[in-house]
Amino acid sequence: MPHTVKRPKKVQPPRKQNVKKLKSFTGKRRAGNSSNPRGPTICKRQPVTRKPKAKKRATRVIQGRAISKDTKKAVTGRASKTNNTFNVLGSIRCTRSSQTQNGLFAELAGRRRSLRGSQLSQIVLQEVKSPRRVVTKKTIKAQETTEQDTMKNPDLCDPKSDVRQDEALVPNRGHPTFNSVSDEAKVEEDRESLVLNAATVVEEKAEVTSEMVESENNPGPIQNTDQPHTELSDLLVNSCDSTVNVDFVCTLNTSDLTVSTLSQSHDIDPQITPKDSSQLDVSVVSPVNELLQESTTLQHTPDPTQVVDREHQCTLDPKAKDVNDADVKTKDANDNDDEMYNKNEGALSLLSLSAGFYCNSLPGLDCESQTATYFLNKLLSSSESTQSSFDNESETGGSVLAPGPEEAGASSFLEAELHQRLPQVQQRRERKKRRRCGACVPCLRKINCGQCSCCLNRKTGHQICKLRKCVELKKRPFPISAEEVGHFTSFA
DNA sequence: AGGTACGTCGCG
DNA sequence: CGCGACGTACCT
Ligand SMILES: [Zn+2]
Ligand SMILES: [Zn+2]
Repeated sequence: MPHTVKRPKKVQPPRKQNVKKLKSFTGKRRAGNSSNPRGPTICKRQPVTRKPKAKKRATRVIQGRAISKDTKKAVTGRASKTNNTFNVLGSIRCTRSSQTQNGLFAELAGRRRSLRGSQLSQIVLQEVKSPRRVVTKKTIKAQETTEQDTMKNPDLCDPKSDVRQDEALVPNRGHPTFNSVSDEAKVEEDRESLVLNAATVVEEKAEVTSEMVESENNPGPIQNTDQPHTELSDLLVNSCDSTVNVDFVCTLNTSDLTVSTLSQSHDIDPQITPKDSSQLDVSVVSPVNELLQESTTLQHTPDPTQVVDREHQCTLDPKAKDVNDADVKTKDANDNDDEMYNKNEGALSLLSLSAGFYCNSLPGLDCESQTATYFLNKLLSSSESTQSSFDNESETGGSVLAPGPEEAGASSFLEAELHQRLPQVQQRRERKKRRRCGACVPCLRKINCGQCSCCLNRKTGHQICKLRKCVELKKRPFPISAEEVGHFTSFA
């Protein structure tokens, strides 16, 4: 009876009872994102027009406790047999709908719309039918199914899934990633054996690497023939491998050595074949590694003009900056939506790294102007611009963007533009919704705790479970504070 | 049409 | 700062 427990927490004064009807004509508090014009600080003290608690309770009962509604819909097996108790036990299978809604699908698949009409469900069905997995599917599909499998396959194939899911219902039990201790142990075991297998592969990989270093005219994936660079990038690749070891071992099992060897190249297609919950790590980290390698090679380009050129592209016409951005982005999206997203996903984890790199690689820019342009970028991208402002932000994780593509020369213009935009930004507090990063621990959590205030109050709260709240979204979406704005303005 | 969840507000 | 509420963007 959770709904009786929470009672004393915050009992609203009786004035709130039965005042919902007043809502339309009282100076009810308006959400900032309300499209309706907000009067200037409308009567702060107007009677709160909130739903009566009684109704709230009712909704809470409806809410149930453990899983989201959609998830509940998909409750199968035992749970469905014992009607009325499906919030207690059972293999809770998240429907595609709910998963997608929660971003579980989209986490690795880029824009959600790209999933529409995909063969995903078919793949899943196939895989469900035959535990033997289809390895022939392409990268993205495989990654999608990774997510999918972690949800569905264990459910149908793993007799322990019930236990696992049930464990997951109880918060703070077990590891955040592994929902049950036994499961974790098993996975650990699994992983160890895989590591052993991987060790040999890594050796081979090292051989290949050294070969690549030796062969100067190597037409291989590393495009740059510059010797020092090759060494450097190889070094970095190797350093990446230190992390790859763990994360790719899981893939080795089913996709042979192709992955590890391919990972030397840029256009790796880590054909991840889901195995168990540990795949979560793989699915997340693989793109990251991919990007790591990419970015390292990019970063250590012997000719820094390459970077500058890239920067320059966006700066040629500062006025067209937005258009440029959108252009590039849409092109990318059309071209390779998923890859793009993968990179961005990786960028999420590489943010600090790349940021630091950019700072170092752009000698013409001091840190201050870097941050300035960075913030300006944020401003611009988060302002009202109807086109893809949200994409800009969200696809970079919404937290830290790679510092702006502007050069010092354009700073004055940008400041001017900043001045123009600032009022708008301040006026329009409403911003495009960001999306969960999909990679943090809370994001990886699949099941609502059912006990936090958000879970208990979802109908009115409209908030995701606290334990599932993305850490990126918890951060200030707009790290530019008033004083920072002041700094900017004094900047000009 | 309906669900989920982000952004934002008022309040304590 | 956290909570509760609400508007609404985004998705199926
Ligand atoms: Zn919760
Ligand atoms: Zn997250």
